[in-house]
This record gives sequence, C-alpha cells and structure tokens, in this order.
Amino acid sequence: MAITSPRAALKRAELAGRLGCNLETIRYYERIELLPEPARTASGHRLYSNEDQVRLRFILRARSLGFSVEDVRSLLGINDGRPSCAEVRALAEAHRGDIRKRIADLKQMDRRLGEIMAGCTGAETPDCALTDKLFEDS
Amino acid sequence: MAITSPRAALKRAELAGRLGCNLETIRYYERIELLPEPARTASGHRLYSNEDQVRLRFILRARSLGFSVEDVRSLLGINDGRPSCAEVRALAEAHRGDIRKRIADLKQMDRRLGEIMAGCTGAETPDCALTDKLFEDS
DNA sequence: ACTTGTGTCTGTACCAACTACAGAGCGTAA
DNA sequence: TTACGCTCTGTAGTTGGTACAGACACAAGT
Repeated sequence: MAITSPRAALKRAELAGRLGCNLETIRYYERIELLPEPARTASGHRLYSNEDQVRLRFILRARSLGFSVEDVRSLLGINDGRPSCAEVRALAEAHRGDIRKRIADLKQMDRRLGEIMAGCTGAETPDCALTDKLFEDS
Repeated sequence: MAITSPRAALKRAELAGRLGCNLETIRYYERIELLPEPARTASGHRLYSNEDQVRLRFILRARSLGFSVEDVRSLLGINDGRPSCAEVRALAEAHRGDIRKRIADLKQMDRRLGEIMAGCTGAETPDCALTDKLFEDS
C-alpha cells in the first residue's frame, strides 16, 4: 500500500517514474519556474510532496496536449494571476487553431510529396524523378 | 534583361531575394556545408553562380517538403555519394511516414483537446472545467 | 575628395523544450 | 568499510535557423 501512496514524499527519480517523464525534465521545470523549489533533505536531495506531483501532472498533460510552456505558465496563473475560464478558453481555442494549421500544413506537404514522388520508381538507377523535380527551374 | 538573367553572379541578398529565403539562411547552409563556399570578390563579398542558385533552390524545396537537413544532405549525396533512385525513394517513403505520424498525433491532440474543452464554457468565472480536468487524478 | 547611406563581412548569442553528461557528494546493503 | 547507485551542480548539445554588434566595402551625391 505504502508503495503507491500518493502522500509519501518522493525523490526525483520516483516522481519521474510515476508520471512517466524524464528525470531531468523535472529539474528543468524547476529552473524555468513552472515547478516551485521542492523541500530538501538535510543533505540537499529534493523531496516532492503530493501537491508537487499534482502540479507536475498538470504541466505534463498540458504539454502533451501541445500547449507551449508559456501557455502552461498562463494556465497555472504564473503570468497574470489565475486565469478566468474565458481566458483559458481563449488560450485553448487559439491553440486548437494552431494545431489545425499545423495539420493542414502537414497534409499539404504530404500531398506535394506524393506528387513529386510520382515517377520515382525506386529502380536501381542513379537518375531519380524526385531529385530531378527538386532541381527543376521554378 | 540582364536584371533577371540567371547567369549573373549574385550577391547574398540578391540570391535570398530571388529564392525567398532569409539572408542569413544562406550563410548558415554554407556553414553546415550544404552549400559550397562561393566565389568572392577581391574584398571578400560572396558571389553566387547559377549553379549555386540551383543547389540552394533544391535545398529550400526539400526543406519546404519537410525533409530534415540530414535528409537533404543525403539527397545531395554529401553523406555517401549520390544516392540511387531506390535510396531516394526509401528516404521519401520514410519521411512521408513521419509526416503521417505527426498528422495522426496532432489529430489526436485536437480530439483530446476537444474532449477536455467540453464544459469549459468561457463564463467569466475562475472555475474552469478545462483546468480542472488537467488537475484531476490519473 | 569627401561624406553619407547602405550592403556585406565576421563571430557570436538567442529561440523552444528539453536531454545528456562530468565530477562531486550522499545513502545504504553486504 | 567499501562498493554501488542515486543525487547534486553546472554546463553543453540538440534542430534549424534568426539576429545582432562592430568592422569594412561600395556607390551616389556634393
């Protein structure tokens, strides 16, 4: 039971292991002040509380949804105090717009790539329709 | 006529202007050896030949299709000599797989974001369903 | 000839968002 | 006690450029 208790103070590697992030990411988030400085043992080893864990989980989730570190800072109220629901929504909508733009850009790349690959047969010759097309005059 | 001749030696800004890239990008590509060192005037100003222009256009096009700089290096035969059509095709297929994976990832983000935004009404309150969900236990 | 304005040269610093590593110190089990 | 493994710190590397400072170069105007 105690093994998985969310209340025990965790060392850095334990926290990273639980939340599935890299060890160094935690120190990085501390450095850029997304995470507060944690408690320490007498000899200086970091000890993370349950509150720390909750906050880090929030950050990791927001990052996994593609929010930038600056966005996360805003969501956490680090920039201008705790954001209103309207502000959060605006941030999320803007971010969603970004995501959709990136999808559209990638789709266009895929389409263009398909066009340019037509004729590149994969024959074992040095002449290649793909590179030829990239070299062509505008 | 001479103004737009593709044979005239171009200065850096002229080349950048023609191909629509940033001035500094050209020097960057020279530094990482995608572009060869160009000719110089007596006083050291770079002069780009038509051949340089063709090569840079190739690089910019490949980059705009999402190929990495290392990919471009391979396509140009800088790594292991001029690639065969089969090698080019393999590179392009792998790259296309990458693009599609990125599209899939972004679509999933968009979907998850949509789910998590449900209930975030944008009302002018500090309580927000979106942040609440990000804070929730696993 | 001189000045002024613009272009170019070099080296280096900066961006995001981590990740990795070196060298030192700490903790614990045998 | 000694060995192993974890943690500490600071710093450098990653990708693909972009930006800037300070020193020259070049062309046009006076």
